[in-house]
Amino acid sequence: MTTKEKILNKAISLFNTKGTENITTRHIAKAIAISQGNLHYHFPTKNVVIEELFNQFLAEIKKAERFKNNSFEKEEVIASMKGSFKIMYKYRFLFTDNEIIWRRIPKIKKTMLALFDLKKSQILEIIKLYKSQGKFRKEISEEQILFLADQFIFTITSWIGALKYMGKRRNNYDHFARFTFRIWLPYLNEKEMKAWEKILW
Amino acid sequence: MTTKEKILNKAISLFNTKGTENITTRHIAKAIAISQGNLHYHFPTKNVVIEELFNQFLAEIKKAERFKNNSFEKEEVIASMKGSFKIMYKYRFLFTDNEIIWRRIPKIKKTMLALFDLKKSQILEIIKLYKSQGKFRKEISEEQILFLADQFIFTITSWIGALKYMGKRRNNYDHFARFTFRIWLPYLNEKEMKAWEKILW
DNA sequence: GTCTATACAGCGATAGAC
DNA sequence: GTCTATCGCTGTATAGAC
Repeated sequence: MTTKEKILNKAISLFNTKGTENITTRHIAKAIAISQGNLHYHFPTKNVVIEELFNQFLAEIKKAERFKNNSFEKEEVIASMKGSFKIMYKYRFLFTDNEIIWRRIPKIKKTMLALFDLKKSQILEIIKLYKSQGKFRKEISEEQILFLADQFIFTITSWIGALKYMGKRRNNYDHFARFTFRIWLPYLNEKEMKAWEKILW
Repeated sequence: MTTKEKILNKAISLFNTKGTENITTRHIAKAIAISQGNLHYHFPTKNVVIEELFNQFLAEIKKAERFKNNSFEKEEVIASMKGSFKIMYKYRFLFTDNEIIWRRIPKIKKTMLALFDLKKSQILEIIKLYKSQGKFRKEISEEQILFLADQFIFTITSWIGALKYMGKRRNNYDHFARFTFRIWLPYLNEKEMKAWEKILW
């Protein structure tokens, strides 16, 4: 492992556990037993370290997407979401400390929001398909359908923060992928609801 | 207005707008034209300023609750939630910067989580009442009901963060109180759903 | 209560030797 | 590439005069 990789890996774990604002270039350097001067040889500023990690995150998210096939089968949709959550969890400081990071590096905020928008449009696609297939209960209004998409993206983008509010047993992305899909259930007709319920519980 | 009050009020607005980690005692003092030494006469440390504001927040939340009557009528439940959101919005740095604050002052984390738990139990009470009154659709499982309570508390505690993910027009607590209750709708039977829909849209 | 002055620690970042 | 040494700055907090 190159020094550069060592720095990035240690930065992830320290940011995740101690908070982005509390970890300095000195801390990272000390944790992998190199000098602070050396760290600054590889990364001119702390912001560059963060940006590099954000780019890694983006690359992994996009790579995960490429392998996803276009099926909307339940199991595959859930598996795909689990995959995304796993990556988000790996880089969770980007979400738990998002305020700090966005204030430091506005470019990251912009790119992240664009990513969320993209995800939202993908979700809307699935919702529309399901609706056209008559899987929703009839009384659900158009407004409520749009709300469902909002609610999905809202939940996905907030889920890491939510780990703190929920019981310890639930602190994993596997649970959370299921949690997210539970949003879905009461919108479905009786038959579809039962089918999802079987998978999710 | 006493100097102490001036400090607290300015601290709220600066924390809300510039971020808790970026605002120092120097900034607050300068903004109200007193010396930093004077500020430290009133508040020994920055943490004490934050704790004082947190206590103010708690007091306001509890006061709002006392005036709430025990009716579970739709309009009153919505109005009550709006009231809570208004207070949360006033002290929004406690939520947007919660990670920073919780890491600085663990006691605040503990108290906040206890507050969330209390809110959750209140919500469960309403849900159970509604269920006993047969307002839910029949196919909703017990697990899904419990999920609904989780989802409510999750949304309420994350809502400030969500303002950043949503369109600009939606940046107000009035909208958000309605948004939160939309979660509710697909769980209800047709008649109840229509009644809520009328109020919320 | 309020001020000025200052101590002290820690941060990001750079210089220069090896 | 890696080190040591150091600069300049900012943050918290305190001392002592008024």
